[in-house]
Amino acid sequence: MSRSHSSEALEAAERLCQERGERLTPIRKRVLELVLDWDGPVKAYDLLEALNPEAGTAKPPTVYRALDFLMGLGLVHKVEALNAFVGCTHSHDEGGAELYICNNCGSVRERHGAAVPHNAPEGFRIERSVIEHFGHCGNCNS
Amino acid sequence: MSRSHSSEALEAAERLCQERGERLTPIRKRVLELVLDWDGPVKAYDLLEALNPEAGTAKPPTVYRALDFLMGLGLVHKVEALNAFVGCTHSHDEGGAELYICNNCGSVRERHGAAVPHNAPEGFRIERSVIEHFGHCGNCNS
DNA sequence: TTCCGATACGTTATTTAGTAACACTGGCGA
DNA sequence: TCGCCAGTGTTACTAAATAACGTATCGGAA
Repeated sequence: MSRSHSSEALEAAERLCQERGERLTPIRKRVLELVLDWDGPVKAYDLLEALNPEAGTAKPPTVYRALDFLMGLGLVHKVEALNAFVGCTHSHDEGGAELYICNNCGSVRERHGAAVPHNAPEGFRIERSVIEHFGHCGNCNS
Repeated sequence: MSRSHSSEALEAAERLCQERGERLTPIRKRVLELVLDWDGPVKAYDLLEALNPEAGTAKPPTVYRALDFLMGLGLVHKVEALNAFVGCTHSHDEGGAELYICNNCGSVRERHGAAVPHNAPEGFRIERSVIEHFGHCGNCNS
């Protein structure tokens, strides 16, 4: 898993915030950095720990607020089935990503513009979709 | 939401257990009943509460063990994004259901044999998929 | 019969996740 | 300079899930 998408993605984040009149504060930036550099999905409390040697006194709300903010911008996605978070290096299309998570190495691939499911119940209007596929990635496969 | 799928589904469960040499013990049966009769997805700790006036001393492991067992048989699904559980009245195809959850009334519709996503990364072998759509159902729509 | 192993359940305790509520601060506009 | 407000600090709590170990029950083997 690469560790160097971080800087490009951070710049993209800066730009995005500017566009939207949002502030990428030091804490938010640091959390984004950590998530992007992390090896696979990261738990909130692991972020907290990683944050603490630096920030000293970070507590759960600190990290959850930052994550909420970043998710709002589509810079971070939550892996619901893991209670964990992944950075989004793609252009944030809004409208949920489709995640492919390797059970072996923990790598996460993200796809957008997922195939729209045509078997929704009659009249059901989809507002948000959670699509997470678990298995083995090409590298870990046999 | 109907309250009477329960009995048919329970019989189906009995049969399934027999087939597989599994035991649908009183606790497991009661939990399944509760999940099936519940109005929408149910939280583990709500089950616990519902169980306690009867069973007296049910504790988290009790209900989680029952839920694990029932999920193993495909009789119950977990809604990952809600940390909640729904009963499965359909024939259990194994291989994950696709859930349509109404944000308004809490109703859950389940579809099987979901369209296989064809945009998986090269070489990725899917073992388990979590597919949850949130929105408004036909009844709650406008 | 007694003993054994397996499966389910009871029980205690702990870890992990997430949020509510309120206080403080620093910048920015009126 | 006043007051607002977004962001953060802080305390405390609720919710979700599991670890570890003890107990009971039952069916089969000795």
